Amino acid sequence: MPDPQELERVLRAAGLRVTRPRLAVLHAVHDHPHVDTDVLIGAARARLGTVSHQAVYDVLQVLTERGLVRRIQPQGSVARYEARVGDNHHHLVCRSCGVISDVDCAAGAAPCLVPWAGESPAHPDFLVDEAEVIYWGRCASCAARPAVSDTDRPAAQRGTP
Amino acid sequence: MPDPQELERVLRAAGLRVTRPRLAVLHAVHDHPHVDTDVLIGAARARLGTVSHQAVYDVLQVLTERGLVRRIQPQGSVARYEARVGDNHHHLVCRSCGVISDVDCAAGAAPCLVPWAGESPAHPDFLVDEAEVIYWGRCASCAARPAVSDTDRPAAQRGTP
DNA sequence: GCCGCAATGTTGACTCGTTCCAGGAAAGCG
DNA sequence: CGCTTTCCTGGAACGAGTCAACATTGCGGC
Repeated sequence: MPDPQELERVLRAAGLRVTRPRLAVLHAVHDHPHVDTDVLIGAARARLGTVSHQAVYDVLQVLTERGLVRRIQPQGSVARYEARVGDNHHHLVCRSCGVISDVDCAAGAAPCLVPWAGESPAHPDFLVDEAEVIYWGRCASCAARPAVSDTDRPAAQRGTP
Repeated sequence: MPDPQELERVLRAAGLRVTRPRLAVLHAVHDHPHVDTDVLIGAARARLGTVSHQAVYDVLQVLTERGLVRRIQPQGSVARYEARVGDNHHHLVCRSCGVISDVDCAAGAAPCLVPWAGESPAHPDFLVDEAEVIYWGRCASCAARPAVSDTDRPAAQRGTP
């Protein structure tokens, strides 16, 4: 919930022109973390009246490039965006309803985790700069009702209840 | 490189009928770890002459469900499959060429990692059953040539060189 | 060995998220 | 003020994946 001025500053700092669509999309991403492009388009339109869908796609791409938003896309889900960047946090994804929640990274800085503990790794020369972690499981409410069937994994879906 | 008989046994053990497409796909996944569906279709066809693409999609889905293969899908990449299952290993993905390599998991059993160390997690009641880790970086050969540009991240692409 | 049914495979059209295109209008910013 | 970036309208294309209806084929039972 950053104020418009702050967002404007962030855009300028990234070397981007400050335009209404960009502010709207940026705001939307802050307001609704982990939602897909469709929802963002909706949110941006709610704020501006009209924005073309490719303006939004464009903006998202540019913001992602500049590191102002982060694109995430768990298995079977469409692209989702979040505004929390730079703190290298991870995600919890519910296998049955698809909700995504943030989890702070214990270590803090990236890469918070390295693939090999000591020396002589299986892949020397591979320069790891980030460890992306997705925790799969069942969220509280899905865990409550005892699984419709054992094989109900309709893949991550829409919505951030 | 398991022999056909072994694969057949595995299929039966999973309660699946043994059919040519299934054997072919299973074999292909063993032969070519980390490749996408297209390549697998090609490999299966090379072995059988003809297989419809949904037969392959179907088979992959069923095999994934039964845990005979594992589906992986790093950001910006299409679905890929591998036959190493049950050992909860992780992956190294090269940002510039997209190669995927396996890394053994230090812990062994899933979930090898839990999101919160001690008690009082931010998300109690969320039952984590698996921690999926992707290490992003640059592979040896891409690290060698000093980055075509600083923003060259064409997302994970095809091929397992 | 042979039958019959349910599980699989085939075919071809189709969905859906996403990207690309092009020409003209609008609007930032130096 | 003028140049350049960005946006718009509105298509059209794209590729991975899915659906549906019909043909085929494993495999347990006879």
